[in-house]
Amino acid sequence: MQKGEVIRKKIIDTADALFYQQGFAHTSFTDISDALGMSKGNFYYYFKTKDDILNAVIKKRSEAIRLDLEQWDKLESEPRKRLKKYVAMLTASQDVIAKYGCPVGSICSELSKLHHENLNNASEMFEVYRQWLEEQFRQLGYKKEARILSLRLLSRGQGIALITSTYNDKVFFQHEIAEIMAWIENL
Amino acid sequence: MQKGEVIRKKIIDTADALFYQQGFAHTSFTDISDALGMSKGNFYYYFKTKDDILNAVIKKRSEAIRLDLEQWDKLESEPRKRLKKYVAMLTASQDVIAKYGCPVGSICSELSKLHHENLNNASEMFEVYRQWLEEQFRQLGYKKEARILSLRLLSRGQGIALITSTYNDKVFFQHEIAEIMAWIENL
DNA sequence: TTGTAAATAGGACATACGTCCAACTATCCT
DNA sequence: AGGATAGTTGGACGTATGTCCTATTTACAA
Repeated sequence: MQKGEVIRKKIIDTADALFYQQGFAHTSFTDISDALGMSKGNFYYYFKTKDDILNAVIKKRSEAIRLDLEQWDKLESEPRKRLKKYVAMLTASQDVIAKYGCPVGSICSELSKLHHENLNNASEMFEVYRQWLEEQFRQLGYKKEARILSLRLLSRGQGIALITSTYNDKVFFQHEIAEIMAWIENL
Repeated sequence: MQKGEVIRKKIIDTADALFYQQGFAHTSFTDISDALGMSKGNFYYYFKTKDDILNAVIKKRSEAIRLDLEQWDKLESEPRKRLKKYVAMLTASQDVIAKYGCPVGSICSELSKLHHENLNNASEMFEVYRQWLEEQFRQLGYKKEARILSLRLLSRGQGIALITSTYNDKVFFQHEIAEIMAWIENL
């Protein structure tokens, strides 16, 4: 019903934040229901297993990414500016990245160890960004190289996020972001 | 005594492999003692807490890295060739990286969420590499930039490892390694 | 106002975990 | 050989986890 859907979304949002901040393995059913002020039994009414809630979180994130990209497509028509918008998004998230790393990368890193089924779903989040990036590179004239360039930009962001959160060094973060911006400018 | 030290090292090696393949959180005392064919009680005789064994693993890895770097210093005298040796090491590990990611990066990513105390120890593994890389860049004539360049090389390796293990795509891996090699060549 | 479905509550359950211990055996020194 | 030390065992312990169930309350339709 109506109310159920609202609660469902609230649960997903809370689980999303906890998975990001504590990691999937370190977040328990009780953690989530406690954070919601909700009984475990009621939580179970909405999500039967931990994988269910993880999949819901991943699905929600993928959709959110898709919506962001649609917005960017509307706001910017030039592919170069769109690429810069992607990098600017990273900059805007620098504080949380320094604390918890990249929300996509850290969960993929966790799931890539043994939890193969959901890794495929999680890597979908990368794919949404990647295909969009690839399209921008293609429009910049890079036909055969577009795919590898999209992976490279993704990859650099991941490396920067990991080093930044490990060293807790935002100076490095900003330095690298500037370098990438310059790289895009000269493409 | 003698025997104890041998067993101790065997335990550390086994825990090392399991932490790498399954992650720290997903590896239990029982997992390790089972893999060793040893009773939990005996394991406890050597390591009292999970943090103890983690620290021992990190310490062992750091030492191993230091020894590798010493070897490279002896084998190669030119800084450019030394940098290439670092990248060649990544190439040699591409199969395990595709499966489990970077051993250093994946544990730092895991520990950076909430487990602050041991993260400092874990990031020491990065530091060993980083300081050595910085020295090579410095010898190449990059004085002020040496630090940032060392972080960049570290960072790119991390991004590549994560994307490679997520997508299980060794073609991308090799492409990026080649690109980095060319970058080093033209420094 | 009922009857039906949705939503909530609290706790049962089996299992797994990290930690710890008391007792036993092997090893070594004198 | 005897005694001290090192090494080993299996299981106890309290707690936490994921899953599940039954009972109760709320909300809406007839």
